[in-house]
Amino acid sequence: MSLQTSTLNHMMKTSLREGQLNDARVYFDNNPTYRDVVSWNMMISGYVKSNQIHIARQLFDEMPERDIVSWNTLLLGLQKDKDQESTYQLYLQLQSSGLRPTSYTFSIVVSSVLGTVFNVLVPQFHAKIVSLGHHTSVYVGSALMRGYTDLGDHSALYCVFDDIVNKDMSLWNALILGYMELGLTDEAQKAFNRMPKKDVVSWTTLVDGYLKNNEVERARYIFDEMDEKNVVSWTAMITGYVGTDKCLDAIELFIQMMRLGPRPNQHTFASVLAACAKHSELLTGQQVHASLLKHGINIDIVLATAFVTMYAKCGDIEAAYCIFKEMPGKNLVSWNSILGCHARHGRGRAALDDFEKMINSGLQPNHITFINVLSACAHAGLVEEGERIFGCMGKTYGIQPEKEHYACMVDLYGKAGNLDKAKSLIECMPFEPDIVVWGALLGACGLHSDFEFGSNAANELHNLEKNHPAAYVLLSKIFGERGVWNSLTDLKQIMESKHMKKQKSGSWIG
DNA sequence: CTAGGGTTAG
Repeated sequence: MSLQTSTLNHMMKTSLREGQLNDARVYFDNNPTYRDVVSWNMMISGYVKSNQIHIARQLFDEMPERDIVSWNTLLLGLQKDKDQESTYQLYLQLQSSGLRPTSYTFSIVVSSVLGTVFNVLVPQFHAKIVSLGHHTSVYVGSALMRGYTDLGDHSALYCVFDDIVNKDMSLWNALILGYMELGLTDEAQKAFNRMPKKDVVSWTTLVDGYLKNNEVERARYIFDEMDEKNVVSWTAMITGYVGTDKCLDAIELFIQMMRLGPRPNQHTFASVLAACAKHSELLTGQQVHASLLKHGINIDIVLATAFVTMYAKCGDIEAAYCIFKEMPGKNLVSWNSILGCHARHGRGRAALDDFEKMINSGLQPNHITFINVLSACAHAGLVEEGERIFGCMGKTYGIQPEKEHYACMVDLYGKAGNLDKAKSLIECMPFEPDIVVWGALLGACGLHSDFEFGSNAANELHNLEKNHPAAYVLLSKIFGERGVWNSLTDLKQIMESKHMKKQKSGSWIG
């Protein structure tokens, strides 16, 4: 290596460390004769880190010779870009290039298949990794462990873990996470107890694991035992409460966090807004909004969508639509949220208009999009429009109607008074009707006081789930109108036991 | 010059 090359690389390294990608590029461009493979790799890495994968790829293609770091860096870029197709293609090209893949290579390539259909390749990667002797790497190991967790293979999960001699904390944490995701809470707890050293991530993984397995009490007990809690630990606990419908506990914990915990972040606010939305706590939601502004938290797309959902579910449609309109970038979830808002408030036309706008913006709808649009049509009595959407969802958008979509159509026909059409749709649908479907028909029967259809639907519902509240409510309406009360003596009791707590009032955010 | 762990919206 000439002196000039080492100077060039030093200058580039300094610029990159300061985040000055363009400065590094100027040094690189001005010294074509002194560049070596490391100079090229540094530039590729710089573009990968700033998510400019196209430029990284361009440099990779242009460079006169590539070493394994060049390949690994571009693989990392493609993985970060979630382009698993190209990642795998590049890995195949690497195989025929004659260069030997390293443990870096496998940790990247295995990570790229996680959560995709290519996850089935994990055992083959594993075999290859063992044959090349890379199975002792903690980086490769943690990627493989996540892969086997997704495949539901707990013994392979442990084998990979066991193969690694120098286990670090991340690897132990991956084992706990894997067991928790597979529902093996006892194994997870045992692993936690066996760990030589634990950090806040280990504790949080355990707490979150119990929450995901619906063991809320145990999660809270461990949460209280933690002596080092950070924003992630608090947020995990709050999110866990929301997920198990303990919204008031979630809000209470959030208040406690504001008083004596770490500063909440976007994740925290998104969760507590979800709690407000679920529990229709408009006042609390507004206070959260105010305190978020006070904390100077940046409202990103996720948080803005959480606000739209919260305001929509709490009935403040104006606020919901206002935030939605002002959002700079709207993604699928944002659109689904506003479509759900229209649906809840019976604004069928608005839903159809926004659905069209969403399609025109180039987004691909998913099954939730159609649930929201169809239920908006049902609420607004737009039978023909609903039929048209239902008909095209599979043909035009490749989304096959699921039970929920049929339930929307049953609701649509039912509300419009066309009980025959609703019934024949139930008969020809490719699923066994469930609670939701029968419930929709029952609702329509209640609306139109149809005793015959109604008792049939109620019977079906009763067979599927005893004491379903919807059945009681609607039967009371039908039977009540006909003066048939004797079978409903315990109705009032049931309703009282489901009584919701009243919303607290007053400000609690200082 | 390249790699891994826990928390967000429908």
